[in-house]
Amino acid sequence: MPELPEVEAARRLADRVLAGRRLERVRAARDSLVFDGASPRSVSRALTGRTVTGTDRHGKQFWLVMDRGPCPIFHFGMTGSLVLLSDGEPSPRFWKLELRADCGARVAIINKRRLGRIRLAEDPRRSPHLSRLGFDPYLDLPSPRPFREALARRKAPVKAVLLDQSFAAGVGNWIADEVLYQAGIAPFRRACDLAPEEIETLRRRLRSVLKKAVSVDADSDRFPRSWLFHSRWGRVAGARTGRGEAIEFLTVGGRTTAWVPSAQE
DNA sequence: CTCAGTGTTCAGTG
DNA sequence: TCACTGAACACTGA
Repeated sequence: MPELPEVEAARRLADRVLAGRRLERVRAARDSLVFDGASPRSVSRALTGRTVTGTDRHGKQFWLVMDRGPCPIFHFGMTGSLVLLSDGEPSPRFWKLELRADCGARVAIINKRRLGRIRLAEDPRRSPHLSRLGFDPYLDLPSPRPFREALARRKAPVKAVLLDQSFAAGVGNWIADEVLYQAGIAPFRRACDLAPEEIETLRRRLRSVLKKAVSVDADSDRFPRSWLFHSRWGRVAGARTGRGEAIEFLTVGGRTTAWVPSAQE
């Protein structure tokens, strides 16, 4: 589930539970892939006893801001999430990092397929994995002109550009498909060929889809029934939207792409 | 058994 | 050097 809205929901949960709290106990799993080479002991030692002063996010990366020392930066990959643990509950399956705050609250980062990463950085925004990201479309959506100009420079399919994290950080596969569907733009069209009005519609849909998804804590059951989201999964032949429109599947930008030919051109 | 998959990175190409 | 593409990565579940 981890695109911008899901990550923002995780950040808010972490903020609610951990902000202002001292980390009393920190356990890191033995997983040098997810920890990018760092040992469980070094991670635990760097965080134990520190106080979480806040949280922050850019695109699909979020982190805990610490009173001193390095901040843990989380990236969920395809299958990561943050879960709240109740008192005495055993560590969940696929847990990678477990934090217990001084108030007793427990939180775990889990990751089933290990494509996510947990890294430590003194200054997250300057760390190499964040410094190359483009604008965060929820926090800092460019105004119409710079947005249009940025797209006009790109020859790749518009969907591939939306997925490019150095363009817009946080847009993933379902958001790109959703926004293009709602904007009435076919995913394979080159970004530089779009008309100015199409680009502005795209920009507005990007804003509204993110705003709505974040406002319901990324709980997809609460996404509007009109969204393509509800019928795009599984690559089912003959799939239709809630409005009865036929859905087609293609590969664009290396990803499975759901689109509605009768509504997108 | 095979394959797709909500993500990123890196090698190869033009 | 740049923009872009496609494969690789890891592993579960259909």
